[in-house]
Amino acid sequence: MTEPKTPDADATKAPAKKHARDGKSSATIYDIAKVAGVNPSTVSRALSKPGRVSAKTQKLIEDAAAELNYQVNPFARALPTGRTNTFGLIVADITNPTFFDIIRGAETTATARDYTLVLAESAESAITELTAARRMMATVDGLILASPRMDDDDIRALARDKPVVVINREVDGVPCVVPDVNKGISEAVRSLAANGHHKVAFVAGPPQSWMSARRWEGVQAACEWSRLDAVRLESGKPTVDGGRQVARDVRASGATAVLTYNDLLAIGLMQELQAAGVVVPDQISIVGFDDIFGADFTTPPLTTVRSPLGECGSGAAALLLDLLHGTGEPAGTVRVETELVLRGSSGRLLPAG
Amino acid sequence: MTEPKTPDADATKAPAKKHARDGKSSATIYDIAKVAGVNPSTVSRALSKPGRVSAKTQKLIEDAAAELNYQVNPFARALPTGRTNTFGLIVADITNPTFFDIIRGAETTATARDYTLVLAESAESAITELTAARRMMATVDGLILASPRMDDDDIRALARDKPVVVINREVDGVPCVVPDVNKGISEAVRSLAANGHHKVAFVAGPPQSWMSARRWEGVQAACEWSRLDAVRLESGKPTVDGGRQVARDVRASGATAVLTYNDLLAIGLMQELQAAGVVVPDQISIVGFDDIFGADFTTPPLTTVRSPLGECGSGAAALLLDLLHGTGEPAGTVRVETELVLRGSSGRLLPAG
DNA sequence: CAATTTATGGCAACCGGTTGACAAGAACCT
DNA sequence: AGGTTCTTGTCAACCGGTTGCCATAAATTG
Repeated sequence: MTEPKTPDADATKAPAKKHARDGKSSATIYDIAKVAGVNPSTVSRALSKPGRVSAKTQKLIEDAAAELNYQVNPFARALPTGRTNTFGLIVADITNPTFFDIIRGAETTATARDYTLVLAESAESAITELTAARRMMATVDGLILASPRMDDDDIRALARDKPVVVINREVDGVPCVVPDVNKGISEAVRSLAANGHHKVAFVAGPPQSWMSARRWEGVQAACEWSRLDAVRLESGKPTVDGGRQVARDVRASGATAVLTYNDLLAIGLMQELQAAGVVVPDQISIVGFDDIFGADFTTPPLTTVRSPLGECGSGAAALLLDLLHGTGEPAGTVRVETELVLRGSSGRLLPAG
Repeated sequence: MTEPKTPDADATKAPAKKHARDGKSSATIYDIAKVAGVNPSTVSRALSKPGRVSAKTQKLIEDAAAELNYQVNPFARALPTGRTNTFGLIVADITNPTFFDIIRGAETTATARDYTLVLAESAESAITELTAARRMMATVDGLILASPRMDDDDIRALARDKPVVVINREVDGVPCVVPDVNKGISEAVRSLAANGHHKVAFVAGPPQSWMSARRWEGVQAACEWSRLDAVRLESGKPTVDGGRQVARDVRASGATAVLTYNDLLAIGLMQELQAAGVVVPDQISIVGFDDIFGADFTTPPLTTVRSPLGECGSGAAALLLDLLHGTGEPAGTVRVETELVLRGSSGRLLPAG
């Protein structure tokens, strides 16, 4: 079964010749039809429409297909049908570890259902993103947008054309998968309050980030509930460097605990504060968001509000599959839970010496 | 395989035709031909064969195309030509940060040349890898294998069909991009020797890993040159956990400096040793490989032999492009330099006591 | 046993570009 | 002007499946 027939023995006269585009390449349904003694269309039906041909013919064709080591030509199939068995996934930044788990989750679920994942990056630019999305639309059955930066309207326009699922943002009329920040944030803020903190700073992410806005709202609400002061600080880029740069503002703010838009900011902030001699968590507590890869490499390891990103990715892929093989029209927003991961970077505030 | 076949095939007659495939969808070259008043084949030539049509007609057609907002149908183009403007990239593990930079490098270079990158994961399994590769071959113009686990022969078989480039491994007859370990390793070992170390342990990676073997050879050679003892230890998985588990063997070995197959092992090892009260680098020096994302999050930050992974990714993509638009047959092995990144986890050995 | 329904395979027209072959017209040469 | 290239656009045949429609054979029914 592994070696049905001798590979291209004579194949090409020239030994180091180019990749035989047509040499032995692949059998077509016409070849199968000839071998099985039926019409090509019958082969097509046998291979894609279960039950449309008699069991006898079915077997005949399947045997012939196996013998010829047949594989459908995806392009030939896609041309008349439009179906490609392919998903697109667009992320803002491939190097941002936040997306790793999303990618993996989506990839796993897609592959399990015999779909292929195509990846593109928007380099954090709304325009690049829209361009990439438009380009992809032609070749995929559905699109997943992770933390998209483009307008709601643009997203809806895309969704009008083919199924689209959004991760980490809520867009009216488009199915979304979003972490529900409240549980994780309230756990974090309660923990901070219990440890004697009174003033909390939130380091915001990119202005266009829907999620950053939600997190800030969540922090405000939780702080109000716990009767803590909450102050918002802006960051440049949501990266380690951005975290370093915001350290000055954090110290100036007088807050004794900081929540940052994401873990990268938290890590950069912690590095810069430690370099300046600030002891974490004795003098200041730091809490990140996402629980990315590497969040526990730091000393102290980072306390963070975990979003189940892998779940988001696979959930989005599953939603897309539902939409395509539509057993109805679910299309709602799926919420996944967040939780506090308590590590060493947050804790009791020591009285200033 | 779970074929997503709908049991009730009568879905076709249901007029609930979402996402109008034909609604406004896209204009064809026939539409353009009509508007411009020429033959479709002329449109095709104008759009793909520069200089084949007169400037006047060219403009006419381009205007019509712009007006109709034309976009080629990739499937229609791929069918007769076989060209898809797509690369496949197969990595062993999407969550392994080693591959992040490779992915990004390949993606960037591919996109810059108007190619799309399709990503697949082999989950560290040679069989899954081969399956994924076979599946991809049908839809891509070329394939990049990053740290492949499959046989040399399987790789060569794939390469006979379409251009294949291998990263992090050398396969006879197949173009490869490999970091040249020697410079980085000898820098590392010289640094260790200069700091008073006499016995060095190398924690190996997966047995099938070509790169692990090269690194061990490099360590042996460098140690011999510097007159240090070198001992090899085995690890389970090349992960943080694997690093933790090998800590016991490391201490038992009596080595005062350790090089690990990759950074993840180094990080896990360092965590476990520190948890046991061992001071890094005073009592033991640790050096990783790759300089992955997060390698500098640790305390002390990890000394590591950097492989320019982004360069590997983009180099592989560039090689593939060369192969495709073949200005000849370069097809050799490309070597990229490694270098020591000296951080805090390695240094002078303090006298015991 | 005739009449009617159903199961099954064949025919042919697509899907949307690409490309070799060819012919009409323009340009160039002696 | 006559003959010879060069340009440039057209024709038509693919690429490899899919699918509506029809014909025939088989099964069901009255």
